[in-house]
Order: sequence, then structure tokens, then C-alpha cells
Amino acid sequence: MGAMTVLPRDFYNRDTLTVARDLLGREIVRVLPDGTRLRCRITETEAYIGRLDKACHAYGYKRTPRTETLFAPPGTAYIYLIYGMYHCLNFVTEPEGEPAAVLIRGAVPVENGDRIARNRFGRSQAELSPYQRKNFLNGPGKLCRGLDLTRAQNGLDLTDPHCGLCVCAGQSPDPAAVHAGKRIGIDYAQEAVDFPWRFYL
DNA sequence: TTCAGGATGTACT
DNA sequence: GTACATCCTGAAC
Repeated sequence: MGAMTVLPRDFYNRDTLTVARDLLGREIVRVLPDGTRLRCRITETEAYIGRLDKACHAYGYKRTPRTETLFAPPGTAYIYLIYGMYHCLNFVTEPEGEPAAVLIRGAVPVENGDRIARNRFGRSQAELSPYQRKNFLNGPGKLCRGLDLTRAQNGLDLTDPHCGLCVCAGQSPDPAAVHAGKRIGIDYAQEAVDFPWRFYL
């Protein structure tokens, strides 16, 4: 399987913690409406498992218009609006009907970083301040802004190379390089706040 | 480098 | 009406 091979549905049709770890080092490929191809390597993920996780929007299999995408087949993009102004990108995991997903929390640019920089800051990569360079795609809202992802892309099939958003094999993560810790921004989730379901390189 | 505060709109109670 | 899987700015240190 080459680095540019699109990850198949079976990749996502596994235990969510396994997928969250295995996504590190993989490449998100985003094709804009004008044909520009953006590429970035995943460096940080978080797992959300509705069956048992109070931090998941679909905790206890709760179905609402928003959470409907979490019940879709594995390999579907779940994108929602947060805090009124930002978006979060997730990949649906586990068999269809099991509401679970991996949140993409961070990445580094691989192709067309200038365009990503324009989406984020309105200027080219070379014009970025050190602060902007350091905080380029290290957050879910920043990543979606850089890749021009909104709810318009919610529900896209990540295994379809022609839909404008997919994930390629990139580089398999070295298990020794994968770190785990508590998830960010879920202080409301009671016992789930301590689950070590955040993974990063 | 850390910290407090505000932006902003949708989902759900 | 309240909470929210966030980010930016500006002030203080």
C-alpha cells in the first residue's frame, strides 16, 4: 500500500482507540472547488465513543439531527460548528450504527502550505510571524479553517477520492512515538474526563 | 510565557 | 436560557 493510497473503509471499521492511534502520520487530502490540492499530516487525535463516553455528542446512542452523522458508515466525515465560529473535523469509526469517531486535533502542512496559510491568516507561509508559524494547525478549529472545511462537508465519504476530502496512508505511526493523555475541553464529562483517549506524535 | 475575557450561533433543555 | 470536543487579543509578568 503506497503512501498516497486512499485508506479503505475497513481502516475505520475497527475499535475507535485503535483507529485514533493508527491515524497519526496519515495524510488528509483536501481538494478545493478550484482544484487546488491541500495536504497535511495528522499529528494529534482524540477518540469519542458514544456507547460509554459522556464527552461524545451521541452518548448513550442519543440521536439528534446533529449526531445523525455519527451513526453513518465508518469512513464518513463528521463536521460540526463549535462555539458559534469554529468547526471540528472527525472521522466516523466502528460498524454503521455504532456512534463513534476520531477528532482530528492537529496536523502539519505537506502540500500547498501557502494556500493553507492564506485560508488561516490571509497571507503566505513566508509572511507568517513566528507565533503564527508555531500555532499553524495545532487545534481542531485551526485545522478546519486552514483546509476550508465547514458543515458543507459534513457527511462526505472519506474513502471516495473524488468527493474533495479523503485520507491517504502516508506513513504508519511508529508505536514508540505515540503518546497518550487526557482529552481537551471536556471538563463537563464526569468520569470520562480522565480517559486517556488523546493521542499525539 | 501565561492569563482573562470576548466573539458568535446552533443545539438542546 | 444555557452550554459548547475553540481561538484570538491584549495585558501582566
